[in-house]
Amino acid sequence: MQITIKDVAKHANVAPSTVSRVIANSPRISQKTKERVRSSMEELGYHPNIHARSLANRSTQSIGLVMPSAATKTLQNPFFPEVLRGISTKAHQNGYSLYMTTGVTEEEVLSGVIEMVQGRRVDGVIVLYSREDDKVVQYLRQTKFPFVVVGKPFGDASSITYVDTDNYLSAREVTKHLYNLGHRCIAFIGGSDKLAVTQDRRNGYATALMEAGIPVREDYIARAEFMTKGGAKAVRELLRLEEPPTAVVVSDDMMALGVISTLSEMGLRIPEDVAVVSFNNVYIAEHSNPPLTSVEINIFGLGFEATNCLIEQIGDSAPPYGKRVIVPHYLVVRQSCGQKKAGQPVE
Amino acid sequence: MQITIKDVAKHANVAPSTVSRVIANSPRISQKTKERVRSSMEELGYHPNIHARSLANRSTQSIGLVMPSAATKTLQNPFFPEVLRGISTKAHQNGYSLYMTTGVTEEEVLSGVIEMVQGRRVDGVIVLYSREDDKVVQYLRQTKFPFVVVGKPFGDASSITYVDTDNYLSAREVTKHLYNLGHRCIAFIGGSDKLAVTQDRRNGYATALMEAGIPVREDYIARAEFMTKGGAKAVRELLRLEEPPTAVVVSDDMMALGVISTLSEMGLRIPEDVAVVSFNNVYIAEHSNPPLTSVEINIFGLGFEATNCLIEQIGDSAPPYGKRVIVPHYLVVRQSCGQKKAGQPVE
DNA sequence: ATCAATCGAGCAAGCGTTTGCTCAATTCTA
DNA sequence: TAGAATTGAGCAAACGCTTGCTCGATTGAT
Repeated sequence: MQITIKDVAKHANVAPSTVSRVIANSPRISQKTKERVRSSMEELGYHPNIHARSLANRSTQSIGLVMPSAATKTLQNPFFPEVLRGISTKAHQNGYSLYMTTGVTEEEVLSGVIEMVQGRRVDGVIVLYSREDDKVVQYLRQTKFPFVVVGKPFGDASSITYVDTDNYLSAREVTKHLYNLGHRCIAFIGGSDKLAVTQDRRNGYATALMEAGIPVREDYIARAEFMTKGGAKAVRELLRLEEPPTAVVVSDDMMALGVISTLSEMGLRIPEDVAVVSFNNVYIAEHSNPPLTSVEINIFGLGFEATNCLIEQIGDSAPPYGKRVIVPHYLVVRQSCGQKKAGQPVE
Repeated sequence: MQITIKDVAKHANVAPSTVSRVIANSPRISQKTKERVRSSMEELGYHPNIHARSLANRSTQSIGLVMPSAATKTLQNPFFPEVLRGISTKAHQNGYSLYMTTGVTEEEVLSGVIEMVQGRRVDGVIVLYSREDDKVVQYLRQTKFPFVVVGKPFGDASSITYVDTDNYLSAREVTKHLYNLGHRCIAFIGGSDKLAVTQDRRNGYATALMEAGIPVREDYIARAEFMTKGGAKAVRELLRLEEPPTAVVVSDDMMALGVISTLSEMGLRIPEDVAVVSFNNVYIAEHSNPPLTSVEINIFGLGFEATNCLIEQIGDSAPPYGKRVIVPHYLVVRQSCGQKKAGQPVE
């Protein structure tokens, strides 16, 4: 069987409680005893049973991760691995490990979360998306379990701690950038309308247009699924317009890849015929052809900060109110958006 | 506090043990009692405490995942998210959840694994890579803890259960494909030599050349890191040769992206000047420019099967000897390798 | 030298489940 | 109708660890 604390105790000639306190490095134990116990642990190859420990002190050292339903699909978007990297780095630094459940439907995800929480399997939860009317967030909030959202939550955001980038601002900047390059017919392709990120980016886009005195055209705003296939369809529709856009703001790199390959297939050149900019600056943005101009949002940092906030909450060193952390972004200009051309025909 | 089994017992007017048996759906409990208890559980919103259960039970329902050290880097390669999808799907189907530790150095990873195993935190482990002289596998094997390797293990592979694709064969086929397209100067760019996958693919490549009566040239075999940066350097060196290759077999899609963008920068056309084929058929292979010809290895299936094997082992319905599962592959031809040209100048 | 204060370590009661045994009540057999 | 067999449920002992309390031994103050 496993080596228990009792075995160590016997071997070191002390009581189990003493061993326990040695592990916790309690000041109540003399240095000499500590050393004796430690060497016994070493010698026997002792490792504490985590379940027993959690049971006794009601703390697991782990963090629950909630992916959007159909997590499994989602993992195809490099956003998630990257945010996972951030989370895992910080978690590891603080001795936490990660616990994932997945589910196909929203219900499954919710019940997974309930199990984590009620089953005391984790000390806190990170929600990796933000969607309107989300049951998971509702539940978490109502049970007052420590949690952090990546992305801007809906509803009473002020009471929820979250980590986000300023999607509104970055979309505004990006659109402005296109305007400055001479574009006047600028379209927007976004993902699911239920997602906060889509809404924010669309609003930023619209604001920039208005600031430039360009009317916002409904037929320039397309919606598609986050993955690349969706992008293709949206593009075809936009280009069928009688005054097709000369530039598109795409809400996600992966979709932008779809857009680009569709455009190529249609025989259009990028950026000469259509300029493309997008968001996230995912790893492959740099290696697409042409390389994507994209907003670097520091996904890693998002995950890292979220974990940081969560750990604060768990150790209740966090304030009782919701905290928000905005991770800075910047535009990475590559070929897909083109250069400013002097004397570009305008309007 | 939490709602425990005792609360439910009291509420339903039975003993805790009865509640426990209801949860386990034991036949020793009458239908009537079961219903009464179930409705009590429902009413009180009871969820079993997982740690208590594991402690009593000596089974967690979770699977440990071991990523290569610097997991965090690794997550950038879409291979991992994808294999994770497979694992998570199967795990979820069988009521297992996933537990990840990460570490930067090999030592850290090992100690994470030891903690999982000795701490009885997981029921089994999946190792997501296969490297020569790997401490983790050594440890796992020696403790006889259930585990499965994704990739072909080194050493006495026959006693280890693993899931893999036939890298040797696929590399041979791919090289043959290039040969059939008329190429005679074919290079190979692989990742770390310590990895089984690199070795196998290189060997397959070499075999194909020999079968075609083409001598294997050392200077046509380059090594690079798995990620794209490495690819760039390898390419420059190859093209500096006095008889530069007209085709390259690249051991990984991500590296291939690097190769392609380097070639483009150097003003070479793909596939006209240099043909490129690679492996894994990762999501973006389809959307690169030009789209990559790549070997579909069904990464998802790899993860899925690995989990399957592990669950078998855990429920000891598995044979005591190592089992191997080979997931089939096939070549997906896209633009990067070019078409056969009649009368292609040969040699 | 006496008593209080301090220190180091052990006792034992949890933490929430599971499970082998026991036992009362019911049903069946002869 | 008595006794055996069966059924349904409870008792209590684990599982391995933590922690409030107790207590003997040492130290220090007077």
